[in-house]
Amino acid sequence: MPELPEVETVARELNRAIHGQKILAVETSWPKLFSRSPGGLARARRELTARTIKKVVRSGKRIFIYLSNDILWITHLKMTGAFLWGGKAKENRFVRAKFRLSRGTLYFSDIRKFGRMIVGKCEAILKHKDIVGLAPDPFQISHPTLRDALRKKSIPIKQALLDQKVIAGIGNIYADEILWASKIHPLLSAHNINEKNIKSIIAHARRILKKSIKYGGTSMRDFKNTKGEKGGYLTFCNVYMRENKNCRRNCGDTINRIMIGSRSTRFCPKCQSK
DNA sequence: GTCGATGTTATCAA
DNA sequence: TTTGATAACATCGA
Repeated sequence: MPELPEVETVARELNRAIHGQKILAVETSWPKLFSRSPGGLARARRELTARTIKKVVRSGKRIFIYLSNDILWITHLKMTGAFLWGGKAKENRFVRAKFRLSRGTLYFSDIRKFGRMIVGKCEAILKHKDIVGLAPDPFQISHPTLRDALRKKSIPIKQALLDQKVIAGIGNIYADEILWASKIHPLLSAHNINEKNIKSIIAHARRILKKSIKYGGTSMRDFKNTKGEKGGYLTFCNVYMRENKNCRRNCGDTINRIMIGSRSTRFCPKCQSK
C-alpha cells in the first residue's frame, strides 16, 4: 500500500496517539516481523520493553519511532502493514503483533506479512544496510542532488523514481501521477532527463504528495489509517487505475497501461510524449 | 479450482 | 550496471 502520503498519515496519527507512553510488553505470533532486526525478536523485545515513546516521524516510506535510551524503532509497512489504535481498531485475524502501552494496545496488522521492523541503538540502526544510503524525499531533495542521481541511471525514469536510493517515498501510484503531471513519458531514459524535467518532477511531486497527505492518502484495497479508515485521494488520481479512460486533460486520448520493470504503469501517450 | 494482479523490496543469476 | 526471475505472503476477481 503505502507510499509517502500514506506513511505520513500514519506517522502523524501515531505521534499524536502514543507519544509519551511507555511500552509495557510486546506480543507477537510472527517472529519474522523482526527478521531483519539485529538479534531478531528476542533482542528487539528487550530493547522495546520499558522504553518511553518520544516521537513518531516518517522517513521515506518508513515510520521512525524514537524511544528513551537512544533506541530507534523503524517499521516498513511494505504492501499491507498497518498500525491500528483506538476505538475501531479491533483485533482482526491479520494482527501479527500487539504492543501493550501505558494507555492501550497498539496493533500491527499485516495481511501479506511483508512488513518488517528493526530496533536498536539509534546510531547502529542508522547504519543498518536497509537504512544507509536512502535518498532524501521530494520535500527535502535539491535539484542538483536529484539531477546527479538520475544522471547515473540508464533505466526508464519511471523505474528511477521508484528507486529509494535516488529519491525516497515515491511508489507506483505517485510515480505515475507525477510523470503525468510533468508530461514526461515513463520510458524516457533517466539520463536523458533535462533541467526543466527535474524542476517539474520536484514541483509536481511536492504538490501532489502534499495534497494526498491532506486527504489522508490513497486507498485502493487495503490501506487504512490508524483508525481503520480509508484515504480519500483516489478520486484525485489522474492516471492510477484509470486505464482506458479519457485523459483528464481532454486531449482526446485515453490512458494506456504498460509494464515497466514488472510494475503496471499508466500514462497518456499523447500528453506524455518522449 | 486456476491464473494473474496488487501499494514493496531484497537477493541472486545472467 | 541492469534486467529479470524469484521469494516473501494473502486476497480478490475474472
